[in-house]
Amino acid sequence: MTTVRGARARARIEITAAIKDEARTQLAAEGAAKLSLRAVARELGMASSALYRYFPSRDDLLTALIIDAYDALGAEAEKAAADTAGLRPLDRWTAVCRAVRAWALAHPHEYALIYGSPVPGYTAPQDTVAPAARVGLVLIETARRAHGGEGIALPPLPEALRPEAARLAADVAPDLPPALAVALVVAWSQLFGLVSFEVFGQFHRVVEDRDAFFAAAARRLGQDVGLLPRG
Amino acid sequence: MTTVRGARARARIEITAAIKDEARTQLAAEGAAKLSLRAVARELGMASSALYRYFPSRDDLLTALIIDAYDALGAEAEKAAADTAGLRPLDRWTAVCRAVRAWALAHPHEYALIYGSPVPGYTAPQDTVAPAARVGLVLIETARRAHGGEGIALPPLPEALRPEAARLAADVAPDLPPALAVALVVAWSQLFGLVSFEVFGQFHRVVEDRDAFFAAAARRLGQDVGLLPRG
DNA sequence: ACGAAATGAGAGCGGTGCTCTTGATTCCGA
DNA sequence: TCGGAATCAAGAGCACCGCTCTCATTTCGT
Repeated sequence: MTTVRGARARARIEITAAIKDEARTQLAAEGAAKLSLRAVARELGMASSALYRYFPSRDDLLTALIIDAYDALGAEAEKAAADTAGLRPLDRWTAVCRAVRAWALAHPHEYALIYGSPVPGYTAPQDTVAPAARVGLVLIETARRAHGGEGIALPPLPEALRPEAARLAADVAPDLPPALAVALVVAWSQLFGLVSFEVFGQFHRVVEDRDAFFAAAARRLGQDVGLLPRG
Repeated sequence: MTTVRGARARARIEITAAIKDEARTQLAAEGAAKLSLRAVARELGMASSALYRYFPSRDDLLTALIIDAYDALGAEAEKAAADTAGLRPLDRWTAVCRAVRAWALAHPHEYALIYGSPVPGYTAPQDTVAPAARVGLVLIETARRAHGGEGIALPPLPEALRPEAARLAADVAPDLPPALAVALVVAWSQLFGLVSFEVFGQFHRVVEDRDAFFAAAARRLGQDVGLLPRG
């Protein structure tokens, strides 16, 4: 359906990619705040006004970068899950967590773009919701596999959370018990709490051996969603 | 020591406060990205150049707002702890967590300023580290009180984390067992993971009954640092 | 009372996002 | 094939930004 019709369409695709590449370079170098359309255009040897043929506004460019960042992080998580397909659930879980952390540390500004303050507008554009869900889906899948065999022991839900838990489970993973669905969402947010604190410098002069710290915390996270240390 | 010497010094204090107030207003309305020194000066009826007599740069103004935000949040946490002095440790813990979340939801842009992407520079100015630690200290204190009576049962630390745990405990709370110190730092980051996901919209169309969800998650967090449901 | 320091206002520099117009190029259907 | 329509690059320009410099005024300490 999106067949390239001619030289013009081909050029458009290439130029769009070149703009995003250059923008990503500037993002990695200076952060989202200092990303400037004029500087991108300058680096690409084109007039700044021409750039608006490809991205209607700076926010649209940033949104494209956000989607790419979500996709890149999601791909890393999926790759980690695939590479550890034969391992025990808890080891797969920690592998996925490690992959998320490694990507975040390698691309701090892109990470900040997606898990820091939402800079463009207050509500995320619709196009970002699907890519944003990829890491969460990997975590769910990892837990689902573990749950396939025998049931996982989780502490009972407090009374007040029962309706929300049922609704949440129906939405994100209908075949999972509500208590597990809740635990997964909690662990999901806590994983990014750990990563964000490290990337954003909150652990400065607090945690030194961050590899060991994260490994232990991620393992605990996995146990909190019912993954057992052995067997 | 910082006695007001005359009308001039008094005016300087008042104007500095007025600038910060107006800046905070714009921050709350539009976010840090759209905070403009010129707009602040315009609103205050002064020349934009005059504003530089009070804050050498935009980043310095933001830094002042960051410190104030840390202090405001820290005060809320301390107040919650003080107001629940007689309650059981786990209830105190959840009260502190609730206070943090409530402040964050009430001041999303200020929260983003301190726990979102670090916008001014890459490393936080020295003046921000003490205010930034206040919430953490409240959490530590809450756990310390609980620990006063009998020892808290915590799962043993993995071998690889022992040295870091010992160092960390010596740094943040010498009288606490290393396992508890680690658990506290983990819970600290996870608390802000929960709050950040809610404030930054990651729970959009995922978690609906966020009050109940957060209450349960915060309670679990307290249990993870060894606070018992009853007793 | 007077010199020094602090303060305010204005002009101006280089940068930004974005719009509008103009002219050239490419596409596509009659 | 050819001519209208769509697309595109470029330049000028607007309003805004952070920040600096200069210069007049005001306040302070001695």
